[in-house]
Amino acid sequence: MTSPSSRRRAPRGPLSAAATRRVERPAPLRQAVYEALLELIVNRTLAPGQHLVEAELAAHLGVSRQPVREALQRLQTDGWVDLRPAQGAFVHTPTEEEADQLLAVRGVLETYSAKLAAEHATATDVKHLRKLQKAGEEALASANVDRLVKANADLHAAVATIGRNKVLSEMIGLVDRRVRWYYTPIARPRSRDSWNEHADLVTAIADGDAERAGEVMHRHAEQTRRTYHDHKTSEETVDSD
Amino acid sequence: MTSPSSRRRAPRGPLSAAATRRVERPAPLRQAVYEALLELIVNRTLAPGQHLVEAELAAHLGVSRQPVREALQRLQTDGWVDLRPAQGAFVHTPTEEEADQLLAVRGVLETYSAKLAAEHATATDVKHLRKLQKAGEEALASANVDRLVKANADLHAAVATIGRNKVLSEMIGLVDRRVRWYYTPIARPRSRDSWNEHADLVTAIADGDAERAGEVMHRHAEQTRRTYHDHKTSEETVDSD
DNA sequence: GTACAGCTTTTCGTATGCAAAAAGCCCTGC
DNA sequence: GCAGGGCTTTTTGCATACGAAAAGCTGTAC
Repeated sequence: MTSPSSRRRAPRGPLSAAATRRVERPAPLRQAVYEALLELIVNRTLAPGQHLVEAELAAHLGVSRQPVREALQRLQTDGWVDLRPAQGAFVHTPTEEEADQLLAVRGVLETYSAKLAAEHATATDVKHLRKLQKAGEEALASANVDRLVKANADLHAAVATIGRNKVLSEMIGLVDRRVRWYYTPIARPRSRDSWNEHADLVTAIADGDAERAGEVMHRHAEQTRRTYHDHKTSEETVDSD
Repeated sequence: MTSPSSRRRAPRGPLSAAATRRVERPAPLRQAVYEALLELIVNRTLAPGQHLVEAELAAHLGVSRQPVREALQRLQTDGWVDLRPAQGAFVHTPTEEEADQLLAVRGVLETYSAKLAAEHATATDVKHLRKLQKAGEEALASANVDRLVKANADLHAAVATIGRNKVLSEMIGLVDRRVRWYYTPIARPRSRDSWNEHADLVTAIADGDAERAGEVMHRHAEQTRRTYHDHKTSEETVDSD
């Protein structure tokens, strides 16, 4: 099963690479597996509904079943896989209903996040936001979808961070990533409109206007939700976030 | 170490009992461990900051280290323990800051939950809420703290359920339980005021008035937060929820 | 030709074993 | 008397082993 070539941990890289990581982390191998599997799920290498066999994944990743199991369990609690009792892990298949519920929750959380950001933003924070906004505009101009998606995520994450509520930030991170997963395959970035709204948001935060920042984010979220529903009925490729 | 008496799963009961459980769960032992540990943490048998040694827990619960490990990992992702890289699990020690952030998030989520409940509540739902309200009043009269805490949790959970958003319900469940954990040791149920507010909430939901339900819940949450801060400064035993 | 029963295969769930890292302790040197 | 270094002990992290349950398949009976 597991290839005998990969015994123990894998310090395969050159020494320089090893040195850079030496100060970082001792050895959370299960987390590496978690991230690897999450990446495979998000980029659809592992399709929704697919049965994930522990031994296969272990062999593919060059580790034993144990870290794989632990990663799968965490993936379950984060909503990426379903762990059927005596049958193993299956990549979660999102339903329309669940996607809508997630979008709704995300909207609520992000609206609050925007308010907090407006209340707490420093000059440095605003500077950072404007930089991210600019990066988004550039990605928009380059028509690079991946860059656009990343710029979008970065901006929202930055707003959450500025809000200074770690609990909230983590939740938004989880919800956001799942929403994007459900949403990406059927969607092309809403682009222009979306980044205009982002600009309004940044301005409101820069002004310290919590009420307005909340409103802008709420509308932004509702717009996304509407776009999603429009797609649902028309089955065409539509905008995202 | 592990007592040899408890080998394998336990279909010890008579066939009738086995039949009733057969449809329920096959054998999620790790979940039983999760719940057992969570109970021990919540009721302070395992104190915040305490080092949890896998082997000890395993011996105490009569299982091997494996299910204990898996339970600990899930406890970490749910915020109950901190898993220091090569050092094991420690019961999470809540900080003032974190408690406040949790209270804030809970307020936002529950406010939205109340709105949804008002929009979706059926006559049966309202009936159920009134029953829980009544149970709360009775617990209040009996001055039984445990019953009061449970009645409170039940009512909030029921509101979340009525909202028909499972994602939201689960989140509220997690956040709520943690808030109560932080909160309970220093607090006695706020009782009278709290249940008056609950009554207003139920009425608003019964009227299908989402706006008002949201406002009431928001005030309810803010009141809790204020009470918490009052305690923080005065260090006296104060109200809860 | 189809349905059911029994067997085989696959895969999970749990237990155990082993090596490495961290913590604690003791001993030595100054 | 105190600080530092090395050894021992403890505990985690990963790997492997084994038993049980579920799924799938095959053969037989009707």
